[in-house]
Amino acid sequence: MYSSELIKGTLKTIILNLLKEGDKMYGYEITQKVKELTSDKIQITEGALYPTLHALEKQGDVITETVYIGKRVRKYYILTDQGKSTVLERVNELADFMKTMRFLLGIDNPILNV
Amino acid sequence: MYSSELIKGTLKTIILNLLKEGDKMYGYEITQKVKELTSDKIQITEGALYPTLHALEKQGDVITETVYIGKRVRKYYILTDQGKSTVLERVNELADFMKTMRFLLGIDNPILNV
DNA sequence: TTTAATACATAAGAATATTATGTATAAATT
DNA sequence: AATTTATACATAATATTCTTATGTATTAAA
Repeated sequence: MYSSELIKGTLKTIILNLLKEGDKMYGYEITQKVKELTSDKIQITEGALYPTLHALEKQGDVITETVYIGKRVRKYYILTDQGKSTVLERVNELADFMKTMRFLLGIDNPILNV
Repeated sequence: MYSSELIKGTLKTIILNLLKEGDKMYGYEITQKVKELTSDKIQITEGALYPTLHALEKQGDVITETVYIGKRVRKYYILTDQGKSTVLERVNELADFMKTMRFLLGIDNPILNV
């Protein structure tokens, strides 16, 4: 687990990128997928997840689709066209930022210790 | 310039790392050095800088040394032994986090586009 | 002489997370 | 059969960390 400060500011990017990769996803599924892909290193809490999803919907990057699994509700999130371009921007910006940070902190190129 | 969310959580690491690299530094000097090293991509604002420096002092990672240049005050920050081990932890954690993020977001190894 | 650069500091406000709490269904364990 | 865990949503109180604004003051440059 990483100290919480690090994750700050990357949550929207993580969520949008997951929606780009696969199909529609629902909130709980997103938390589990991130947990799995990062070997439990990043665990998105519900208090962070849902407000972020609502914000993404409000700003037009995703639309929702509510489905009932038996009696239980499930809310799928789907990337809009606007969302697709937002992902590209966000991921590129983060990649650039990480490159800058590696230089600034003198972190060796990761090819050496993958 | 990066969107402000990204820098969040990395400021302490940046400052501590600069103090590790060189000698003692003062606040304004730190902002200028970061600005220069990142080609203006990261500009630390004063409202973020000074409270962070005070926090680092409070938690024992740095000590200060006040010097007068003519009539103008200058406050130098020096890494303590505790601070030296904090830097190592922080930088390692950030390096690990960035590796995880590259994997999670499918960002190619930067050796390909340095 | 006025503006820009240097150099510190704090306060109000915004953004984004954590922790806690709440509701409810479905599956697994005791 | 009863209890716990997992699934699935949501919001409120709080904490952290930043931006933006404001304040003070000296020194250098236009």
